[in-house]
Amino acid sequence: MKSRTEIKDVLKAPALGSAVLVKGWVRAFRNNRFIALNDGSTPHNLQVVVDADKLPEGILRKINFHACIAAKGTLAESLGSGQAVELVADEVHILGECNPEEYPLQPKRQTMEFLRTKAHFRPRTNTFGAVFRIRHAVAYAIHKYYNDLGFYYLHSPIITGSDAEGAGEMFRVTTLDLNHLPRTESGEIDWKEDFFGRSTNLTVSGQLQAEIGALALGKVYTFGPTFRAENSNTPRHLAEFWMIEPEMAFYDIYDNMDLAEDFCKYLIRYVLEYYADDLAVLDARLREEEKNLPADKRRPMGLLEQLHFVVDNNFERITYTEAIRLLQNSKPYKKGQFEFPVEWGRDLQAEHERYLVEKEFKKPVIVRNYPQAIKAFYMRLNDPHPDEPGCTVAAMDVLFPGIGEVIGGSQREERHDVLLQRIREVGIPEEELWWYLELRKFGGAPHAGFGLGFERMVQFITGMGNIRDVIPFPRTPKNAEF
RNA sequence: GCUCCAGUAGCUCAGUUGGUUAGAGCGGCGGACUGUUAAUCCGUAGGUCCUAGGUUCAAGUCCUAGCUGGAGCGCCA
Repeated sequence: MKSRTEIKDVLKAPALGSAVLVKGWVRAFRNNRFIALNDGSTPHNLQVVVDADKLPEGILRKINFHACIAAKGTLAESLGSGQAVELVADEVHILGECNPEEYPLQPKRQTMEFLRTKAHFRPRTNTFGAVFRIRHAVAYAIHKYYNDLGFYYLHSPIITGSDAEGAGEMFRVTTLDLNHLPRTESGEIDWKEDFFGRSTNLTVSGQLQAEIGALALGKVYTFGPTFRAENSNTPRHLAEFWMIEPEMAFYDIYDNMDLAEDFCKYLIRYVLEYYADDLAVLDARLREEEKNLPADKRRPMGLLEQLHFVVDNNFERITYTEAIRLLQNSKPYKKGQFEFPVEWGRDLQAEHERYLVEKEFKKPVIVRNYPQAIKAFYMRLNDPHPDEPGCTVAAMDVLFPGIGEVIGGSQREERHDVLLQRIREVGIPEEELWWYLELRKFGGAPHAGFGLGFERMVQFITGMGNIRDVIPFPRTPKNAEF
């Protein structure tokens, strides 16, 4: 039985009257006659019609929810109204039984929280099938986008010896026996005894290595897992997530913003064009979910509407200084409805970003030129500006409705003396960054780049409320099952 | 890490000011059904009320601590 046809292909170009073999998982079995079969190749099911009298003894009761079966028969125009074609089966084989008395999933709506505890079965549901197909689509579109633009895919290391990446708490990597740690004479842990002869961690960002690539290959991007040991408990954070970090020589902050906007739109457009069926499933799911919410909690737009809206409009671009001014003139500010103060020099809080994106502009917003004091050491120092009470750096954040910051990036500081001074100011040991500094000393160039949180983008495109539901096996504080 | 909310049948939930034998829908099981679409109809089984203490004549219900989940915030992508 090698000539299996995928259901996607059966439905795309049905050859009526021809013999077909399909294999998949039972989604429903109605009236001892109609099997809704899904094989993961498409969100749509194929209706398999069986004649109960002609099936071998005992098969009927094994055609259970999520049992795996093979069905051989003839494609025919459907007599029912729910589908165009159906498979009139003359053979049905059970490939994998699924005892409904023990199987945890049921043919009904179940909560995301419950399905999270069944990560080995949840891809079989309509919602997660659609989410994971789209996750694949976005990953593919990322590579296609950068390849078509002449970027090279650079593999940054997963294990890093640098702990100066400055993006948060790190997971330590060690092979030392934790019960018998080697000590130096002064009593500290002797990392020289460890596998790499030094202290190592899982990476929090591939950016610094991407800069090495950009200063040789011109335009590169990384796309790999990153790890943050932050105790973040929100629907937008994971301890293990994937990040895309393009880095381009000769780009300034404005080139960087143009690329970021074009990139976001490309990914959304790609999914709209090639995964409309899966988006329809998710759009319907979201509508259903929103129905149960009070009117003021509902999203202003449906999923498809929102995706088109992002693709069809230019992102709003403002400076941090303008953002502060806007916020100070806003209604919630004047009515004292913001929890956190708004003043130049303080970082924008989630409530402020939400106001700008969801109320003021109602579309994605790119904020640039943040105060130097609240941003990373490697961001390029701007020339003084009369409107700005302090130093700013050429940083940019792309803010999306619902999920907040989806991209963070900057033009990098390429001036050796300015960078060195900054490193000393913030107190990072210079020897940790010797190679990063040498990039400025020998053949340096102006360059810029950004990081896109892969799961946040997938979250936005699929409309899923919790980031844990757009990655197959989420890693979060107190959870590393599966 | 902080704040708030929740934990009752396989799932989703109800359970009144503390009071007799803790309920429903879905799902399961048994049966009916040859055009169903979350099929429908009849019948039926199913509970350590998260854990440990405490208050009380009496705790699913009140108190304390813990565990787990969720939301908001912080950190960020």
